[in-house]
Amino acid sequence: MNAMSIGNLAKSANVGVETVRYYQRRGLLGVPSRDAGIRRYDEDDLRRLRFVRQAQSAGFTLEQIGELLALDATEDRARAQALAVERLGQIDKRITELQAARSALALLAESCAAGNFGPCPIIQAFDQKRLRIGRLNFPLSPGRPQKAF
Amino acid sequence: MNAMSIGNLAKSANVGVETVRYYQRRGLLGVPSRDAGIRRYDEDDLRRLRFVRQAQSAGFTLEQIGELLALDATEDRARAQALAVERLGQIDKRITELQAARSALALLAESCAAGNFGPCPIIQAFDQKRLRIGRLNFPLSPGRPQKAF
DNA sequence: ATAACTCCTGTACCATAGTACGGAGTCAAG
DNA sequence: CTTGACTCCGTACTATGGTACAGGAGTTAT
Repeated sequence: MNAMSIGNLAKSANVGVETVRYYQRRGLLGVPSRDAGIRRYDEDDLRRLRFVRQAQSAGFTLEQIGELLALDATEDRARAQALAVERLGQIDKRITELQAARSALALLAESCAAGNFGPCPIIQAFDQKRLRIGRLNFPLSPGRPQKAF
Repeated sequence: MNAMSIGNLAKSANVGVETVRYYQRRGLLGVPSRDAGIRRYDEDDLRRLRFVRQAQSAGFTLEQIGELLALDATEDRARAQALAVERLGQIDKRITELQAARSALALLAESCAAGNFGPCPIIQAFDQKRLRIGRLNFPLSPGRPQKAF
């Protein structure tokens, strides 16, 4: 099950071949062995690649992911923990933000439902003092947008 | 309280002046009136600008936000609702993803805590079949990373 | 009236994370 | 032994959302 080509590796991790080469250039994947000029990857490479994608989904940049990978080899627990904790805080902030956005959009969708009366108040969708629909009242905590998705 | 300069508008919405001008160029803000060459903005412009930022935090791109703004003027409830609902689904997906990342990182932070034994398994942090810490067992639902924050 | 702000226009540049492309070499099947 | 799929390399281009000048003009405070 080892010695994959770049194409198979990419497929296994659900990324493009070019992406793998890109990560290689960025030093995220390490130089693979070659078989007649062809890169050969093993399960460890795949794990590493999957880690990169998961870490991205956790909001780490590729640069930070590089640091994490470097750290994985060392004994610097403190640094690793610090990175995790810092990101944790940002994730919580972002989740809160998304939940607020979620409420606002849910309400907007409701008030835009076909067959409704009154306006479909898009611009007001995120107002703190909210549109009241029926007996509902949703005060939302905004929080400046730092980065979108 | 009306007739702000670009600088005041920017400050009120917590964005840079250049950002306001950029949104203008992108057609997100409409051409403001001028007073001796100086752009003058009112409360409506501010609301609009704030809407743009909130919508960004909900994950809309500036292009989509342009559509929303255009829609706000029309009666096309169906389209507005569709956009809201579509985004809602993506937000939910993303929240789930972030919650998974959160669990993984929390566990990582815990296992990297100074004074712990054993490794601080960064690369394994997101594995489905998880590291067991004490009596804990966290199976995580990954979900491909679509876009980071 | 001099400095310190703010504003104007336009163009250029930045980071992030890829994606595309040309031109060549390699490999397995028919 | 050719065809098609896959690989190689390097460079260039893309999208998104801004940010940074440069060069000039009007305003305000001391």
